[in-house]
Amino acid sequence: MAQAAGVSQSTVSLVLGGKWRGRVSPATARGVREAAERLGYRLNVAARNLRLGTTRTVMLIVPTLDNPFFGPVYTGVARIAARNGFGVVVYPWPEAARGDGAGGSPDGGREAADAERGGEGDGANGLFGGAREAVDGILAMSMAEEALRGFPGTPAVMLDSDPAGAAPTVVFDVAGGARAIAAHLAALGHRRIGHVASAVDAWTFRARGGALAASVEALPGGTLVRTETAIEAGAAREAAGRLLDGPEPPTALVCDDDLIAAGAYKAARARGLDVPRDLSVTGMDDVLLATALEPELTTVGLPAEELGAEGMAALLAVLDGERPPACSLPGRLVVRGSTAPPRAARP
Amino acid sequence: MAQAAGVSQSTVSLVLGGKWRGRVSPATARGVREAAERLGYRLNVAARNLRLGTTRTVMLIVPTLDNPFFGPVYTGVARIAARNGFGVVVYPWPEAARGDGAGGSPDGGREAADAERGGEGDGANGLFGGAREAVDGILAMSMAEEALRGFPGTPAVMLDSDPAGAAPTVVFDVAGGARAIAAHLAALGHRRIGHVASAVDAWTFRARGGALAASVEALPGGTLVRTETAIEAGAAREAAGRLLDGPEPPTALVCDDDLIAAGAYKAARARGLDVPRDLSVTGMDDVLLATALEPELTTVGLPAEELGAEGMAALLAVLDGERPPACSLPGRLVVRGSTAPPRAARP
DNA sequence: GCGCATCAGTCATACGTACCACCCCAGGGC
DNA sequence: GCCCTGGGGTGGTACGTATGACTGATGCGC
Repeated sequence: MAQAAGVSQSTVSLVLGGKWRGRVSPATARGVREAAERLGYRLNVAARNLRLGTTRTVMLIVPTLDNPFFGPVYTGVARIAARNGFGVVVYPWPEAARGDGAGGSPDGGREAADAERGGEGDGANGLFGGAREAVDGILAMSMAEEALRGFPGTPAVMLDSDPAGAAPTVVFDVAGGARAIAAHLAALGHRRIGHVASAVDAWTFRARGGALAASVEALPGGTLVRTETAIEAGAAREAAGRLLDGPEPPTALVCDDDLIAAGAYKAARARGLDVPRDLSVTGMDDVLLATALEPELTTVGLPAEELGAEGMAALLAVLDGERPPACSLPGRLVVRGSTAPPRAARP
Repeated sequence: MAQAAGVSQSTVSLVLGGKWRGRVSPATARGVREAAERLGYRLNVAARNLRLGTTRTVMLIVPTLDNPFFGPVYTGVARIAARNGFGVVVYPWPEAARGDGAGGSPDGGREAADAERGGEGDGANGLFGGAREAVDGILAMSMAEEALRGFPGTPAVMLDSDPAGAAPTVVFDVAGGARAIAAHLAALGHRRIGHVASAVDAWTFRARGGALAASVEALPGGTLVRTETAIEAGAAREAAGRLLDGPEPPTALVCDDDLIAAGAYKAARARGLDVPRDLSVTGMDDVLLATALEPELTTVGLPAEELGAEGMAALLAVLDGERPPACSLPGRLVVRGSTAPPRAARP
C-alpha cells in the first residue's frame, strides 16, 4: 500500500488516521486516499487497537433481546457514545441475568465447545471472541454485580441495578414509581391490592415490590397479596388468576411490568370481570404494548433512553478517572383506562 | 508475567492459549496458570487478533432493538456460533435498515463527531470503533444489500432479505405465509380483504404484499384494498380505520405484522365492530403480543431461532470458502380467535 | 551568504501474541 | 562411547499500526 501510493507507511498511517494536517501536504493526502480506495485498503483495526491500547468501543450487556424495552436504552447509549467518538456493541447475556453462571466468564457455551475440541478446561478463562472482550468499558443493564466478574479491571457502570454495589450506577426510581401507583390506587379508593410480581430475581423488581408493600401497608386498612410469575406467555395469566380466585380477591392488580399486566387482563376476562369496572390493573415500563391493549394500560413510563444516555455519560466519566455520583431517574405515572374506583366505592 | 512464572513468554502463550499439550509439562502449565491468576493477567486480545488475523467473532446487524422479534434470531445465531468457538456481537443499525445512509460507513453519528472535532471528512471511512469492525463475518438481518457496503471484503450472509442479491441468504418463506393467510380467509368466505401494510421498505414486506395480492386477485370475486402504516403507536389504528371507513369496507384485515394487527383491533373497537364477528384480523410473526391480545390473534409463526441458526451455519460455510445454497424456512399458520366467516356468509 | 524556522515526510521502534525453528538433555539401542 | 529420539522448553520474528525523533529542502530576515 505504501509503495502503491509512493509514500512511506508512516504517511499512510497519518493520512488514513486523519491526523495529517500540518504534517502532510493536501495533495499527498489525496493521493494516499485515492490509492487506498483503489486497492480497497483499510487500516487494520487489530493493529491499531494493539498499538493504542484502546478500542474506543463500549459494550452494552443486556439480559435478553426479547424485551423491546432495551431498544431505547441502546439508543441513548449510542447517542452519547457517538458524540464522543465511541462505538457501541450489544452483548445479550441471559445466563448472567438469571444468576446461573454469573460468576463465570462471559463465554457461555464457548467453554463447553472448547472442552469438546479437547480443551478440557485448560484455558481456564474464555479466550475466544476477540471483539467481544476488546472493549474499553462496560454498561451492564439489569444485572447483578457478579456479572462483571468476567471482566476484571474493565471500567463499568451498572444500569437499573442495585445502587448499593461497588460500581457506579444509573437507575430508574422504580420505588418512586411503585409509590405513585399505590397512591393513585389509594386515591381511587382501593385498599385490597394484589401484586403480580416478576419471578426474575433482579434489583429492579425487588425494589418495586418493596416500595409497593411499604406504601400499601402504610394505608389505613391496606392489604397486599402477592404472587410471582415467570415471563412465559400464559404464566402471568395464571398467576393473576390465583389472586382473583382467592378469598376476598383484590380490587386492583399491580403488575411488575406491562407484559404481566396483559396476562392480568386475560385472567380478568376469563372470569367475566371488566377492566376497569370490576378490576383495576396497572403495569410498569410503558412499552408499546401498553397502548395496544384494550383498555389502554395505566402504567409508569420509565425514561429508558435517558437511562442509556446518563449511563454512557457516567462511563465516560469513569474512563476519565472520575467517580460519577449515583443517579436516579424518576418515572412518570401515565393514567389511562385500566384504573377506576373499585365497585364497592361506587354508588 | 513470564518471569513471574519463571518461564519464557512462549510458554505463557502456549499455556494460556490452551495448546500446551505435548509441549509443556502439566506441572509447568499449572504454575503458569497460577501465576496468571495471582497477577490478574490475561492474554491481550488485540495482540492475539493481530497475530492470528482473526477474531473468531461475528456481528449480527439488526435494524433495531425495539422489536422483540430479533431476540430468538440472536439465540439461534449464538447457539451455533458457540458450538464452533465463535462469539457474537449485536450491532443495531437503524440507518441502514431505513435506507438512508446505507451506502455510507457503519459509523452513524461517529463521522459527524469526527468532523466536529476538526476532521472535516478526512478519515473518509469510519476509523473508530475497533471491536465493532474487527469481526470475521457478518449476519445482516432484514437489510438491503447496500448495508454491506460499509464492510467491503467481510464475508456476509443476509437474513430475511432479498434472495436475489449477491450475498448468500437465509429467509422466511413469507410469501408462503401470506398465501396461507389468504387461503385461510378465502376458505372462511372472505372476498373483500384489506391489507394494512408496513411502510418499512424492506424485502420481507414487499414479498408479503406481493404474494397476498396475487392470492387474493386469483380468487373469484376477490379484491384487495391496501394502505400503509408507520410503526408508531396509533398509526396502525389510523391506517386500519382508513380501510374500514371506505366504501364497501373489507370483511378481513391482513396486517403485515402483529403490532399492526393490534392497531387494527383498536380501529375495529372504536367503530363498534367485534373481532372476529364483524371483522377478521390477521397478523404475522407470532410474537408474545399475539396471545396477549383479546381475542388471541390468528397469525403466521416464523421460525426465528431457526433462521438465526441456519444463518450462522451458512456464514460458517462461507468462512470455509464454500458457497451455501439459498435457504427458505416455511412459516406456520396459527389459527386463533381473530378470524371467522364474514357476516354475510353466515345465516 | 548565513543561520533559523517551518514544512513535508521518513525512520525506527514498541505494542503483545503465536508459532517456527531451534536447542538441550535424558534415555536407550548397539 | 556414540548416535538417535523425543519430550520440554526457549529464541526470534512477524503481524500492522502510531508516533517521537530525525532529516532535507525551502523560504526568510538581516
